[in-house]
Amino acid sequence: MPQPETNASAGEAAVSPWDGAADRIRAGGLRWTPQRRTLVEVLREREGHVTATELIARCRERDQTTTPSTVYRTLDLLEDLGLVKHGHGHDGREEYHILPQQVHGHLYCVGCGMTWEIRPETAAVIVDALASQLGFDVDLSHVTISGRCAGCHG
Amino acid sequence: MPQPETNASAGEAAVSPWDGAADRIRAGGLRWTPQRRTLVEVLREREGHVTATELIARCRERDQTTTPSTVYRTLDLLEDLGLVKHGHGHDGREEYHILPQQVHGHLYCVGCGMTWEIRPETAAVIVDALASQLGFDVDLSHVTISGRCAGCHG
DNA sequence: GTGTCAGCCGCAACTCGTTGCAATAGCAAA
DNA sequence: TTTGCTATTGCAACGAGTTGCGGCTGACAC
Repeated sequence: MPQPETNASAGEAAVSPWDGAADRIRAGGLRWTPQRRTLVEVLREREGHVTATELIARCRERDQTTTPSTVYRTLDLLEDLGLVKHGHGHDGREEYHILPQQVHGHLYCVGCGMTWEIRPETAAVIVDALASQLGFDVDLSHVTISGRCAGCHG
Repeated sequence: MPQPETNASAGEAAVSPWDGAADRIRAGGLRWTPQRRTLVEVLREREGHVTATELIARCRERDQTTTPSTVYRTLDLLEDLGLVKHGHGHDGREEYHILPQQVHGHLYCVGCGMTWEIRPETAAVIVDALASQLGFDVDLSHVTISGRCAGCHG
């Protein structure tokens, strides 16, 4: 009988980048452990950004024995594979971008506490300015820039 | 005989913004304590940026009993007075700008680990882009933007 | 000089994140 | 299925930063 769930190695392209994670990890001589599986399951249910603290909490819901150090180490590994990318919120805390695609940045309003995205077009203006004037190739997504939104200033 | 060291209250303008710190603190109903004096002494000997950890260490050199919580609380107070301004390094750690004057930002090169300043003119391009496109009034000095310098990419 | 009172200090405990180390357990080969 | 190598885990300890609380003390009034 046909198996309901085989994974990416069966010829066709993977449905999600997460499907290939286990194989990619093993391909590097690394190991696919229950702890890593749990974290990947948690991540594939989310989009956008998550704090490390939240990820640890969600892993704990599934597996009480989850320890922070394992989660942080696994996140480093997933970052090497390009599946997540770490950054820092306005207060310097860790934040992970899940499946980072487009170049974008984040703005935090110190007035209302909301977070806004810098769209790729706007990000390009900033990246170009620093490239042409200083020769610097910046990664806008690594930090959250603070300021005041239109509704909170003036 | 003329006194060699009187302070700002003697009619003429203060030589340094630090000279008025004690009076400004007291004027707000707050207190000028030995711990605050020590931190101000440490700060007035430095320029540019310092990490909180370094400030704590330097205060400890003068007064073994200095505790971190007092230093952090005093830094918050000095920030309210505009004498320092906190930000975050590339790794999210606290960094204090001493006597912040010009609008400038910081770049960190993930290749060589060096830190560079974004000059006011370049900063203006970025601030203007976000103001005109998103109505956001950003504070570039709050975080350190990561990237690769001219020598480390390409 | 003395008293009063609220602001401040130091402590202890906590959160977030990192690291060294001994023990466990993937996974591939036999 | 068993063996053996080593990547990975969990622990414990640490560094950075924050917070609540009881006691101390600066600053003002008398």
